[in-house]
Amino acid sequence: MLSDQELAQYVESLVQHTAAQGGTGISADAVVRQLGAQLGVDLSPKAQLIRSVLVALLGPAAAPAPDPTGSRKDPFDPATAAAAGGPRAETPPQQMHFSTAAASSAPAPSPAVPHFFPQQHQHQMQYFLSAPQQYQHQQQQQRAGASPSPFDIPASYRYGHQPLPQADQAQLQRLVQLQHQQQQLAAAARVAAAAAPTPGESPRAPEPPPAPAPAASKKNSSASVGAKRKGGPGGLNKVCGVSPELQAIVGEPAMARTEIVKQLWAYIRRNNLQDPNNKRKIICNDELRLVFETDSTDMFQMNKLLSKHIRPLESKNDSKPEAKKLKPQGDEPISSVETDVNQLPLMVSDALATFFGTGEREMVHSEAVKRVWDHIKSNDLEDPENPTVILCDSKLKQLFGRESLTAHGVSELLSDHLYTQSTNI
DNA sequence: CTAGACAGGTCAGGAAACCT
DNA sequence: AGGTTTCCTGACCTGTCTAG
Repeated sequence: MLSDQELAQYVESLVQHTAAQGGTGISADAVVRQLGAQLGVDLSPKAQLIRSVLVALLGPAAAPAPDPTGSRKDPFDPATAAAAGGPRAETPPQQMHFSTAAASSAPAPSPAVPHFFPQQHQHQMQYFLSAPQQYQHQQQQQRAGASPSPFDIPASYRYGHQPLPQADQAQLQRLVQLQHQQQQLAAAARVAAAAAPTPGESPRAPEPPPAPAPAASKKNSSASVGAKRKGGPGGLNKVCGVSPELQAIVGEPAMARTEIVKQLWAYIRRNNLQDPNNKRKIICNDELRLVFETDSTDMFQMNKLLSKHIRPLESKNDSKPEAKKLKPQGDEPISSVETDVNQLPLMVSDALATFFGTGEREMVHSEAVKRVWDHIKSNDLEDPENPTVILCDSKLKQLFGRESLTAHGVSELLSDHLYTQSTNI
């Protein structure tokens, strides 16, 4: 079963691939044949749709000057339509020939893959960038053997042991942008697919549920996008950034919220962290304690606590950033700001620097907490009678100036030893 | 009267226990 | 067996209000 939307995306990928290979043009007929062979289905009934997608991608379009950023919205710029040799209305759909110049003029985005991507996955990443839908399709086919994701980032970066180099940050951002562009292009193709309702003749290819063609009674514009919000890339399925503490548990730097919750529950079961008497209760181990900042929680509170460790990948600088959310009554601190601060490297006090003994003078708060816990753990400093109490050894005494502290207090006390540059001065 | 702007409501997935 | 409980974000839908 291949939906029109998926087909549109496959067509888009093929066009990009052709352009990337140096191809100068492509016909709807060729697309029907190539894609049909590739997918193992007869796409001739879909020729009309394919033509519409090609028109949307290359037809009344092409860029005047290649966008230095490699943005692929260029093909939609009407300025170069003529130059690109757009299709003529009289030509039979299948034989229409579309120049891929537009697609190639906006150079097929093959940005440098950040070096932290394992060598063996660089090719995969390039493949993904040039043909995301095909790549995803291939991945689904190979689902059985769970090979490591090409997006895996070495643990040293993931857990903040090592700051991500500036250049890589920029590249990572670029990758996110590219993915966003892919989505936009796919959305455009979707619109084209929806707008290709077969002028006179019946589409005769309504496979699954007989597409309610007479649904023209519907509203209009926005209604036509009635692809139903069902597991799309947005909303709950939006990939969000994961805090270093949570990464240690779920294992990925970016996941959909639903996936994070799933992985978290898997971790809880794996480590037998549910209270046997009340399975709703979660008993935190060291890693979980870093995330939830408590010794135990329940499954309902868990989601709330989790939200502190999940944040959008892209900054909301565009569109309608604060339109809705913004109700800063001034009373409560804005948590997003708070969590952002948690991600900033802070200045380390002399005492703390001495405690670490590594000479590091900058550190993310969470990393400092983690290291202190490592010390507590490795020196067995938890009170055997009450694990929530930490019995300070000489080093901890020197750092915190007390004989004991609560597990809760570690993070709080560390705050006294970490400060921003501005507060330092 | 129509079109646009805006606000508020709904729904989506995921977990496990408990109640009917 | 099925509904309810908790919590999150954002797309989408519906209803209301305002301006032209």
